[in-house]
Amino acid sequence: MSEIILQQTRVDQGLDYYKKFVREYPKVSDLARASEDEVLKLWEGLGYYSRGRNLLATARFIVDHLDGKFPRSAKDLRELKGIGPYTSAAISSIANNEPIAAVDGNAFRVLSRFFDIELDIAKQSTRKYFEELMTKLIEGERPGDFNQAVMDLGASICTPKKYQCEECPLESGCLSFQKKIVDQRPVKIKKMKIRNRYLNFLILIKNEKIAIQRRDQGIWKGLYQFPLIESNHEITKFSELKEISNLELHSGELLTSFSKPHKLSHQNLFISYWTLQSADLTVNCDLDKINSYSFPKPLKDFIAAEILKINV
DNA sequence: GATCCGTGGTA
DNA sequence: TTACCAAGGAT
Repeated sequence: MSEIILQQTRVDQGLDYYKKFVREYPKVSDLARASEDEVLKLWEGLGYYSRGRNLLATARFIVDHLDGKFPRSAKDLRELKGIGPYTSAAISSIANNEPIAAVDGNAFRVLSRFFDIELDIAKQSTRKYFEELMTKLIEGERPGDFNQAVMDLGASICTPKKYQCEECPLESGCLSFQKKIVDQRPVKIKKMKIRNRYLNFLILIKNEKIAIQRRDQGIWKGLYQFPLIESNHEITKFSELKEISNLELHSGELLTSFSKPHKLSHQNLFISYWTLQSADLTVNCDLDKINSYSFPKPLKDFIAAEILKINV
């Protein structure tokens, strides 16, 4: 129960839930009889609710198909819903004295620092290396204590930030400490997360002139662009654009609209261009000077063709 | 292998 | 404000 609750969850956050669950369901058969609504109600606020559903499903499976007896080995535990490489090893080493390493986030951090391992722990393939390394380190008859000791060290002293090497019992043997690169371990290549943005540019035409504005922030700061309305989703209808904008677009007659996605390394742009006639906005740029301005590339690609269409 | 799932704490 | 992260697992 505790190993399931403590997946990706701190002890102080999960402790009360653990107490509730063992009080409500002292035996696996008690849990197996509970309804899913009941279990999820108890789980409420803890997050990762599939854990609660898998917990119940596994309790029922153990009662219905395993005669109420838990598997002993990590290999067999691994087959149960909600129990993966870490949890199976943790349970088996603690409850069954199986000499197998429970590699969690703490183990990655502690071992990568102690042995100065440069492997990227964000890669799934790295797990195997750490599992084999740490399993070799298990000696004696208390593999569960060894695993928990590594986790405790990582949770209390060898923490991600503000680690306290001077308090660490392993300081003298720690390669990262000797090299003064503790802050660089573990190596975790963070994948750039790509943001979606929805940009609606207004091409406002009035008396052979076109409205532009200058960006004052962001990656295009200082460059010129068409008046922009950014939305949190893709706008496909002009009426919707008028609704979400504070601008007085009602006086503008829609001539054409055009959409083109544009991929940057760090964001996907969904760009729509809306060409309006007789718009009631400040017009400050001669149409024939438009190419002399520094527009963002996604705009540049489009401007020439659009202007041609306007002139036609 | 990449992505999603949740809430709470921290720098 | 924001990113990062915490005793991971399923898809």
